[in-house]
Amino acid sequence: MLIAHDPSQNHLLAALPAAVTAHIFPHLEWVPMPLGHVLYESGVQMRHVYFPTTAIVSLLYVMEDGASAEIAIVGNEGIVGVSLFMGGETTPSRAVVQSAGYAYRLPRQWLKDEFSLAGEMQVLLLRYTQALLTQMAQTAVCNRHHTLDQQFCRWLLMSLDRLPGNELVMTQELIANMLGVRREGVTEAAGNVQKAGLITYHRGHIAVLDRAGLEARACECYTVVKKEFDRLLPYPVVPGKTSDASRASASLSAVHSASLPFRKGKTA
Amino acid sequence: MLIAHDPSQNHLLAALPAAVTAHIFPHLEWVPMPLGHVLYESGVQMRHVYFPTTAIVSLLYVMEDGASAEIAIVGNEGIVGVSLFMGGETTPSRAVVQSAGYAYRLPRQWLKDEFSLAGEMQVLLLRYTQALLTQMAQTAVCNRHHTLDQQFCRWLLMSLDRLPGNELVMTQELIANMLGVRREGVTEAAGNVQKAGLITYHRGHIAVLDRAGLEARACECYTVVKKEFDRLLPYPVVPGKTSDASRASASLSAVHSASLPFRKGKTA
DNA sequence: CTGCTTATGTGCGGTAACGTACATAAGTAA
DNA sequence: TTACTTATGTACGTTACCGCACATAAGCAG
Repeated sequence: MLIAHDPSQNHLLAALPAAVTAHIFPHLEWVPMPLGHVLYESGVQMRHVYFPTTAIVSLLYVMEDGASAEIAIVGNEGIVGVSLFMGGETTPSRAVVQSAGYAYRLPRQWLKDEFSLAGEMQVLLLRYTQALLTQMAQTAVCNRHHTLDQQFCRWLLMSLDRLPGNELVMTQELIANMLGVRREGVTEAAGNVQKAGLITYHRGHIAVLDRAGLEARACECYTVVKKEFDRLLPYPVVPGKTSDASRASASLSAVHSASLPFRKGKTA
Repeated sequence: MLIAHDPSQNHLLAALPAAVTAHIFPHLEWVPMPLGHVLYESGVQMRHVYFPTTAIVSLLYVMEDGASAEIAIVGNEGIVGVSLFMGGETTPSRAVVQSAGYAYRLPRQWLKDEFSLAGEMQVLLLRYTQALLTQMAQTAVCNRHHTLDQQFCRWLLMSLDRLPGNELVMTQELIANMLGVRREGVTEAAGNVQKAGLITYHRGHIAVLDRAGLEARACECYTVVKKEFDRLLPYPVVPGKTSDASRASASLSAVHSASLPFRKGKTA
């Protein structure tokens, strides 16, 4: 069986200029990312960084008592393993495949060498890292102030933005682990959202029926993070790219009515 | 009135090699940081980055309804304004002085120029940013899983680590705003901790009596973040540096009981 | 002293999420 | 079919925190 794949399905890779891709692409390895696969463990150095294309990866912290909480989510817009170029080599968190798919991976040293050239790659990775900072910050805010219903909707939307279709393969048990809540809580939230006609849930398969409705039900955290990602990483609509990539582009940047340059006029 | 001050009271500045300090230090400006002063507002570009020495700055997100939540805290170990060198120029958060004191500030362009040399300054700032990532991630975890009592202790310890003495000037109202909880909740938590004999609270003045006790009462989040900061930013005990710097070193790694060269007293 | 502001303490009903236990239903293997 | 596992739904007492309303106390200005 043949699966069409292309590094430019990942937005960071797609945004690299030709001079950089010539260095990098030959060393990319296309790898399957099965559900639950642990890319790295707290405190352990990775051998590769991962650029997801169709997979989604959760960064989560696992507490001493085994409870966990998701701190960020990485899909085709990003890279797993920022600590390699940030200089720390490891982090206290774990990276787990939350939605099965594929990724391109690059050996550690190739990334670090390219990063240290202080060229386009460095600029991109740093901007992505700032977006990641925003996502983590907003996760903290959301955990503090918003209801499980709202967080469930936010989580659904963030996952959806990183997937091609409108269906999500994910049990309530797994969602509960990500959000750091009880499975029963997710059952209730999902039930509410389903009653509202926004999704259908069927044994691990969530189909989104009304995306706008979900956004209305989610808290502001979703929009804040999304706008910041769009601002920091405007996905280039390159004519020469594959149609698959440009389709993914549409799903990322045109989800809201219009993503304007986002300039603040007021506040002297 | 004379107040002893030196850029190397800030650990990042202290860690720079002489070649860099020669460029940078002449452009540093020593500025007072009064309580409540807003260093930057959500979405607005800053003119300077700040290296706190005796002040503590809170990064917090303010929601549409006015509620807020702290996402990180920056003191003499760090820098306020990472978005300038990360490339985004702004962030969706606000930076407010949480504990009055002083900082050195550097005009935006000087920092960016030095950063783009890809030298020691860049290495340091990136490692600090990774530490900041960890702090934000852990804030998210803590907000999800831990009680207000635990979070209050964590917050106290983090603030204490960034101050010279064992006293904190801070009303319960302000702490509540930082933590994103009710003022009454802080009253109760503070009351519990005081009953346990770990602190005394007196109209905006908290004196820590039993630091080890606070650590025992706090959640693992405090330790995780602290260890990560120490790992990523081992405060250098450089023989060639001023004695002030090496003494400040003691304040980071042997926080407990260390007495500093200058008492803060009243800044009036 | 009085009067005022600010900071802290307290009480109480409401609620979102928790922990636990169990029930039902959908898929899977024999 | 039956047996079994997995996924989801439901119920109920408990808890931490919220929102609100006040009470007290400490500092300050006159």
